[in-house]
Amino acid sequence: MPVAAPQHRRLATESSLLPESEASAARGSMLEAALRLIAERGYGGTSVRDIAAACGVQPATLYAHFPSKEHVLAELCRIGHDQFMSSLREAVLASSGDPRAQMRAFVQAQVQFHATYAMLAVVCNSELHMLSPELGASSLALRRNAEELLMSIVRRGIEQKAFVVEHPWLAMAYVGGAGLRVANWFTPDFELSAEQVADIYATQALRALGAVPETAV
Amino acid sequence: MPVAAPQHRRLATESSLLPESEASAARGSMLEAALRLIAERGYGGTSVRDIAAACGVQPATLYAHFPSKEHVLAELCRIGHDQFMSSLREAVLASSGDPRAQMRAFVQAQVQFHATYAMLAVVCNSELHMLSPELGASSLALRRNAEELLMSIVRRGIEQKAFVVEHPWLAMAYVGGAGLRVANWFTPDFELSAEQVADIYATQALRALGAVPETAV
Amino acid sequence: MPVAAPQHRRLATESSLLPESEASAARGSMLEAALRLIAERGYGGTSVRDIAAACGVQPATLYAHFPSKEHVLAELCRIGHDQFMSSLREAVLASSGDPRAQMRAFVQAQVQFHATYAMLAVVCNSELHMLSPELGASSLALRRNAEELLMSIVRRGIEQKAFVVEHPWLAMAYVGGAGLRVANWFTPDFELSAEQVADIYATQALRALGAVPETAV
Amino acid sequence: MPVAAPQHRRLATESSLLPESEASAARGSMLEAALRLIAERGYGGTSVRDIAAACGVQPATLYAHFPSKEHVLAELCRIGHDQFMSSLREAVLASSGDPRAQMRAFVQAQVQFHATYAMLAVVCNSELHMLSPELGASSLALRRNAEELLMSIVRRGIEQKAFVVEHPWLAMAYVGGAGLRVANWFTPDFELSAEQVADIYATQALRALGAVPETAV
DNA sequence: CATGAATGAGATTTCATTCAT
DNA sequence: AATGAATGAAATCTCATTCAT
Repeated sequence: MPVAAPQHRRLATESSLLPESEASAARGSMLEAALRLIAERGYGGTSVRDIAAACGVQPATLYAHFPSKEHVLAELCRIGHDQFMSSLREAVLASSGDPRAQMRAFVQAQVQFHATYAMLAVVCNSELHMLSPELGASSLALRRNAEELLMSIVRRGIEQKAFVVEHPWLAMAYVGGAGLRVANWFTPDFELSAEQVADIYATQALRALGAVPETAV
Repeated sequence: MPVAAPQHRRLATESSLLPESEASAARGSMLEAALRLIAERGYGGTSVRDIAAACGVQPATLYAHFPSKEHVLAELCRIGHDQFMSSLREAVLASSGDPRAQMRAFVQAQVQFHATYAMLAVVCNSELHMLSPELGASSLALRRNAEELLMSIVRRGIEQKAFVVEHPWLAMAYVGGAGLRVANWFTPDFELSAEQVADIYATQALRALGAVPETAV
Repeated sequence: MPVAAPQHRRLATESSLLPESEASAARGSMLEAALRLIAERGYGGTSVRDIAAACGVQPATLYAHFPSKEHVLAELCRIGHDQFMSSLREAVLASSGDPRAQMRAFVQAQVQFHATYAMLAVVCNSELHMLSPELGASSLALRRNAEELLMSIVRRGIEQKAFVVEHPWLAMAYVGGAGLRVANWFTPDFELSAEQVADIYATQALRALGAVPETAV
Repeated sequence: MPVAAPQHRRLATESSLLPESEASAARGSMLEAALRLIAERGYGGTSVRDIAAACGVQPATLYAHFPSKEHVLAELCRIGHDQFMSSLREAVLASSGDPRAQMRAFVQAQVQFHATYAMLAVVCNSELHMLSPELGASSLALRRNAEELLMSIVRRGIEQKAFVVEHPWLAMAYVGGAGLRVANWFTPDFELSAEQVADIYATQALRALGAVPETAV
């Protein structure tokens, strides 16, 4: 059995991977340090001093790159949600028009993101609500977007009799919720790769939705 | 469709329900105030002054009832995990020996708990890791216990060919993770009752596990 | 010649007298320390640390008595303007209805206040504008009140042909402005007492207003 | 009646006029920005960043033109006092030897300066004491000079029986103090011009000094 | 049981200034 | 002449906690 049993930490990975690094080196290293610390200790439990110390600079130096501590978190959330959405978009667009295929693509993309960028995903999922409405708005909008996309796939699947569910919204919440948690336990050391986990999760999701698996999905 | 779309708050309910009130009135009101505030703003975002103010007492008064702020959170976690475990135990014990029935009982109990005590569940799920190892140990043990119970049911189901899954641990993680998220969106105002949601979630879980539904579960 | 020549300090006195001390001892000593420091170095040049150190307490202790540094200044301004206004009111009410007598009473009261509470007057005159509109509003209202009182006396004096001035508002500004400056140079060590200075200033004011001095004022 | 009632701002004008511009354009615009900001918010309330931002440059750029923030204020004070002194000198020299004429000339020059360069005058009057003794010394010397000049005129007037005052120094303080305040309320929009105000103030000053007005002054 | 006052540590943020470029 | 990045010090204020009453 993998080492994913409940632990004191709220995530298992040590990898503070960040996508797209168009930013300056200093900015990037600050974001990475903040990511690691906030993922581990939470936004409130991470001080500007901690982040600065992890970068080897003075606290004041952070303020040359970010207007406030809150903006650092906001930037992490923005990066995370951007990456998540573009993964989803790409995956769903690349799939056929069949709701089963779309659902498989969605879940695979979701799980792969939450496994690959586990630390970032934990921060996005657990700390977004710490942002003021203004700073959190754009990330929240993307998140709502993703949910609506999933909901649409569920609804189309029901209409086309591909899915048999009791309550469409609950079906969506079920599938979405299960994928979210992957970030909390996945590690690069896990016995399966992110793709393998994503595959299995997609299969489980389709089954949960009452999809007939053998019809060429 | 319910208003459970992603919001700025990290939970939807307003009900700060707490089980078992063997405690004094003062202690109880402090725990309830702390529960509400910590659920909303997080442990780090909630100050002793906030909690005291919400009870209409001075900060110093809290220390007549709890040795420290951390002990308040620990007590909330203890209460939550106790209630969760006793619900699970009762449900599984009351069910037949069939893994499908046990799984249904488990998921129903899990979902009912996360819906009924949504605020408490959010605190238990999101803030447990803020406790020092000593104070968090007992709650963590209960949590591990619950996971092992679920894992056993999955394993027995596989052995008895009741479930057909690709990877037992991932199956357990899938079912467990989906139920956990209920706390973040359930409200007493939701169009379905906690029982109804629990029923549907159980059905979805069994499907995800590849259980043959027609064998009277 | 007195030691009132321009100095580096912006006021000459060392006496940090404060009227009415209905407050607690701790609060009073904090106000007095703040008065002395703010008078000397200005609001911006005085830190909370400075004030706390002058009282022999920790900076945090100040916040048990005042919500913010700004509130300390606001309280000083309130005390000063209250005392000023009640002095003016009492003096003018005690005088006869003759505008000359009223003017003499006004100027005497104004000068006596600015001499007796020189430090407080300097703070009220020089730092009131550092307050946010909300916190400064009440003091500003009293100040406007005093100005309107002086203006009324000038106007009545003109109507009754007691004063002969070129421009009523400029006459008011002249008399009021001259009295204000007393706070910047008066010391208890000055060769004349506050009453004597007040008397002479009143005489000079009446002359500036073109009042015929010999008509029983 | 003019809108010169006590306001939240400590000066009424918006005109940040500066005399003599032998300096470079960059230097001049920095001085003007500093003048406006320091007049409004005080020296302590104005940061180097504020001044730089108001000029559209980086803070570091200021240090190519001034050795320190304090030197900026010192330069403003120097400019102000220079202009003030040369106005006074010119005015008094141009007047006849009669103390009344000299007094009228002095007050007119003083008031005209405080009206025309109101913003600069407020800074000179209110912020000079923020300078270190070394940097403030020259301005302070000029200020003392002006006071001694006024004192001399008063004394000569008394000796020549042109003025009848109770106390020479108080007479000087009275006249000087009244003129000083003009900077706090004068605006180019005022219903009278600076010259007109200066005329009226001179008349009021002479009356305050007990000067016999009919002897052709 | 409750409190008002105090505290030492530490929070976020701003400051004037420097320096290599 | 101007800048972007950095800094050490210090700003205001909040923190959890203690203690005599």
